[in-house]
Amino acid sequence: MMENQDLGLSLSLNFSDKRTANPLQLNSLASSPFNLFQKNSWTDSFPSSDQNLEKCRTFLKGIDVNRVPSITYEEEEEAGVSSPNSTISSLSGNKRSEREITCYEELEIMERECSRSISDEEDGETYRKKLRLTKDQSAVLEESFKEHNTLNPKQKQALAKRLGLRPRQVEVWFQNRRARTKLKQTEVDCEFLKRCCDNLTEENRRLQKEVQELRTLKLSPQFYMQMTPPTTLTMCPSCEHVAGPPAPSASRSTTIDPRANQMVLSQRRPVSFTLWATSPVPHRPIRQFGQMGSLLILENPRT
DNA sequence: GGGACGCTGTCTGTTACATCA
DNA sequence: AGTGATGTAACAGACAGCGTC
Repeated sequence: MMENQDLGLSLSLNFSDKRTANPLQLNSLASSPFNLFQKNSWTDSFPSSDQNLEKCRTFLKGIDVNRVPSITYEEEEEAGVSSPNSTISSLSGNKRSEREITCYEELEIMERECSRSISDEEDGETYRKKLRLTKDQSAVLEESFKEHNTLNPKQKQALAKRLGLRPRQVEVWFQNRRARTKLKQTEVDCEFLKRCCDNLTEENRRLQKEVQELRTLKLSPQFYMQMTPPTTLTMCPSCEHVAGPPAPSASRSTTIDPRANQMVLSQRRPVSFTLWATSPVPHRPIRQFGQMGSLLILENPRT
């Protein structure tokens, strides 16, 4: 258990969290009307460690942690702070005067320190605040993401300024957004390929069966002569591409070209083969062919 | 020219918090 | 009220590209 007198010192010297390590921040706190680090203020406010925690919680209850700070974070970018370690250090850029620290920032810092002592005492892990973005902020970010899914420093700065966020927050949001987009695309890819696989498996099964039937019929020429070929046309519901008549010099492969979003059938005679036969889902929009693989080729194992 | 080095941005996996059922 | 699932902000580490020496 930490002594009261030690608390201020340890808070200012022992921050393992890089975000709070800037001495200017502590200086600003020391000169603020909410100064909690001067011994009297601190001990008055938080007489003991246990009571500290409770008072912190009580004191901070009802504070909107998402409140847009009254200052911008241009200094952060100007100082070239864009690394993952810069999240909170931006609160105390070198160019900022102590006067620029607002009460809300102080409360945030206070909360952080209170929480730090909580986590330090309770689990020893570093605390990190999680700020929920507002709907408006998210909407603007989404709009911006639609236009360009990466940001150059100027765009990031402008967006951060517009939203009242730190550039680092905008940066992180875009990182996470790209990751989510990629994940979703991967899921779509997976679903599409699974459907392809299912349909091809079914088609393979059907062809095997047909081969078997033909072999049987071959043994009885009379039937074979009377039989009409089991030809069916296949039309893609999206592009309305219809598999054409049998090519004179047909290869033995059934090829699906996802890039063209259409199916090319080149067998000895057309067969009813469609990827979409069992799926109401339209063609998957393919954007990254490198990840998809360019061609899917099904060789008839019997030929 | 090219290797070492530092800087920067992005990707990827993970963690921790907020929210909801 | 407690709890698990889910979404996501934030983080850390790896990596690639680029400029400089």
